Amino acid sequence: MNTYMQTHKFLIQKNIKPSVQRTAVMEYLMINRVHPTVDEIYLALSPDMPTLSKTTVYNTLDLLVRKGAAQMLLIDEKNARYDADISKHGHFICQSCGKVSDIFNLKPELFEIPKHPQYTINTVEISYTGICNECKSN
Amino acid sequence: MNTYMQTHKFLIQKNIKPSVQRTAVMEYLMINRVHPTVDEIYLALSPDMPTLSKTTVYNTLDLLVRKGAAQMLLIDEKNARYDADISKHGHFICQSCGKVSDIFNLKPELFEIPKHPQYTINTVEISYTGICNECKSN
DNA sequence: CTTTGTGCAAATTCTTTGCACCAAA
DNA sequence: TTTGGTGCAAAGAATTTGCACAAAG
Repeated sequence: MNTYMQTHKFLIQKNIKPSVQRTAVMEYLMINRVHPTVDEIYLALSPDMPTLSKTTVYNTLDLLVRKGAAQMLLIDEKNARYDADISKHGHFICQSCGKVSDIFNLKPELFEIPKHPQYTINTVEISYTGICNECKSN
Repeated sequence: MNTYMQTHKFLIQKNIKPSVQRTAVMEYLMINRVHPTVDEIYLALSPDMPTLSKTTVYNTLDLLVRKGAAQMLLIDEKNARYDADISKHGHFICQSCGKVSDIFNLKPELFEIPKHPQYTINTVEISYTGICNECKSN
């Protein structure tokens, strides 16, 4: 089975009606695990889907997040970024090149939801900033 | 000594030339620990400083962050927020009312900088989302 | 003087909205 | 045929830029 059909199936499991556009966006996120921006997704897909609109990309990403099929990252000041990996992991952004990378193997305690008398906490986001090796050596 | 003069002194310690505008922005951040947006700071200060421009507020906040006198929070999708408290603590945003609160007393391990072969990490940001009690009961 | 900071207006960028058309059930 | 999805254009909001004037040293 190809990735398009796998993605189609995945969306149904997540209770998302799989249109061609939605499947393409989700498939793109699943294959390109670089935390793309809305624009990057739109620019990557539009050559093969000339009528695709950015509005649909926005709508689809909102839907994917609401249904728990993806997460929005607030690590890049400039743009929202999206990640198909909703497992517990952190992110790193290089303040020089802006690339966003996964940080796996963090202690599970980091993702524990703290008990707080005033707030009911649902999600945890852990973000690191710094410089990547490539930028450092230039 | 009043808070204005204390702030003035603080800016000098941080190697920031203390103009009236810069001192006012920093003082506002130090007194109002509610993680205000640029607009909130501007609207709060402009009655007493009618010529203040939002550009100056932007410039000043950038400078404060670069000099380590404040931090920018990327927890609110809509706007950047600023915090004069640069000690290790987390933040919570209520997805209903949008208010951003401090989360103190988190385990110090959470703020440890992980060693990573590819990245030199400088800062850690820990953000929680959920619902606050007030919104819950409404 | 010379450098640095401020503030206005305009421009840019990201995101949302309104609405007409299309597609699927 | 009804509901929901898509896509265009326009609107809205946040932030940045260019430039002239003001302030400080």
